[in-house]
Amino acid sequence: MPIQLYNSLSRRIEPFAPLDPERVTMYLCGPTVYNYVHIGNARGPVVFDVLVRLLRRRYPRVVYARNITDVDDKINAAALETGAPIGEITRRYAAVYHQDMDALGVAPPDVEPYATAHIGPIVAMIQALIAGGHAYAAEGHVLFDVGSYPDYGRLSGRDTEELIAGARVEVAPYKKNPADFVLWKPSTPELPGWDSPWGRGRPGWHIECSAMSEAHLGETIDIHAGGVDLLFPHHENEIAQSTCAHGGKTFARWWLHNGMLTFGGAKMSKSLGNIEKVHDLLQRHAAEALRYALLSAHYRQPLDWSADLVEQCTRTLDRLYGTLRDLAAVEAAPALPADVEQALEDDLNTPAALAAINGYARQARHLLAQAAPPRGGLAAVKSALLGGGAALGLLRQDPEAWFKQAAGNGVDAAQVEALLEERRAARGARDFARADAIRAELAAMGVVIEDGAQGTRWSLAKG
RNA sequence: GGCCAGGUGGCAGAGUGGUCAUGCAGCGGCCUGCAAAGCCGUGUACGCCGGUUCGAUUCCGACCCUGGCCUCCA
Repeated sequence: MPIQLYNSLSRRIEPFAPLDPERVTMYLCGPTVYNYVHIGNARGPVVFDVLVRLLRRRYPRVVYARNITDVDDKINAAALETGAPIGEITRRYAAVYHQDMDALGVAPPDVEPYATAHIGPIVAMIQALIAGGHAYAAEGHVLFDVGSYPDYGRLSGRDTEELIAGARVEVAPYKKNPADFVLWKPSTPELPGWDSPWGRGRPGWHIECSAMSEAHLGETIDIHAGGVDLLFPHHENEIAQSTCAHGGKTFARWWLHNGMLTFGGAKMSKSLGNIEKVHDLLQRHAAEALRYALLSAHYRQPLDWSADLVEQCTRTLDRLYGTLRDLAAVEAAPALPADVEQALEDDLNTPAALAAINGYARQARHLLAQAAPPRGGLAAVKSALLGGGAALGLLRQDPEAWFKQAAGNGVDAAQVEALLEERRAARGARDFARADAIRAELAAMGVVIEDGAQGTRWSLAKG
């Protein structure tokens, strides 16, 4: 089955086929590094990580780029506010971003271009746009001339006339059209800037993605992804710039947009302040539960973030890892089941994929409940569990590690073992009062115990 | 106001013109010294009103409500 993907450009699901079957190209708009990212910012990287994994299974070569925006007025503002040099801020938060993504199980992209390392290509692209009559310099700025590109507004379903007439933003006097946007702007001496044909300045926001995409992936790419809030104006502008700079060539063949995370009834956003930083969530929750939560809804749907959601996902993972723990003695190599793959092929239907994975866990427990579980059957379901999990970037740790982890809990394993040994002795002597007292003591430490035929095992309660 | 998405059982969340999503929670049972875990069983779900149809949660129309974009934003 070909992979089916919803293309924002056509507003329908289309069978995916790369331009070059030997080399799939994909670009995801990355973060502006001036602060910690929140969990909403992580949704795209996580869901498109699942897509990249799928593409890599199907095509011999996938080149996946995810940029770092390290020149931006918000960064400048953060530098001014904190007194830290700009380079220090961008370095620090790029590093934090890498840590957060790594914790969420997001594989690094093949290419991670930095905007400041691509000033040359950016200037070159702006020059090409001016030469082609699609951009003009005015008062130290260079602006894209929206009127020069008839298809402007196609992606976002906007009418250029209306955009021009209904512009809410204050219109700079040097603009030909209110909808024209900045490609290059002048920098005062204290701001980061580079010499250019238009004086010392810095790039506008949209141009960097166009330039870096071209530099690393070529003029036409297969997939361009990002949050749906970037659809307009960011992606609309990217299309205009790239298409006009490349003589009308298609910029991106598939446009994929993930839905927003809401939190407390509104879109999670820094400006509203209703955010949950990944960095903070990792202090309170298992990283894998966060990833599971992000994959628990279809990527194009809105997802309402809540503590309860993470809680539910943690319980579900307890069950899945509990099953894997019971299968520890069974030898099995991961094998991706067809139903999981089919769910993912169907426009990345991760909830359906998770349902299928949970189905394998149910089968496994059903078998385990039998008096003499068939070895072959157990091996098959374990393979499916591990293979399906891997496709989603889940279930990749040792079950014991899952149960023994608890964010911020400094439990001494030796002490736990000592108490369990004491309790075992008490139970042997049928001193159940003492045994229960020890259990209560452990519970107070955040340790949950289970008595089984093979002895007592323990895990850390998760918040 | 314009343009997009949605409204599914206590909660989360897929999907479909006519038997089952799935997970979490609940309830009953089995097991257990007691728990926990697990197993078995368990729920008149599809915003409202019309229409099409033998039959609609699924298709069409109206209405109500919610979220997103239109400005920085994943």
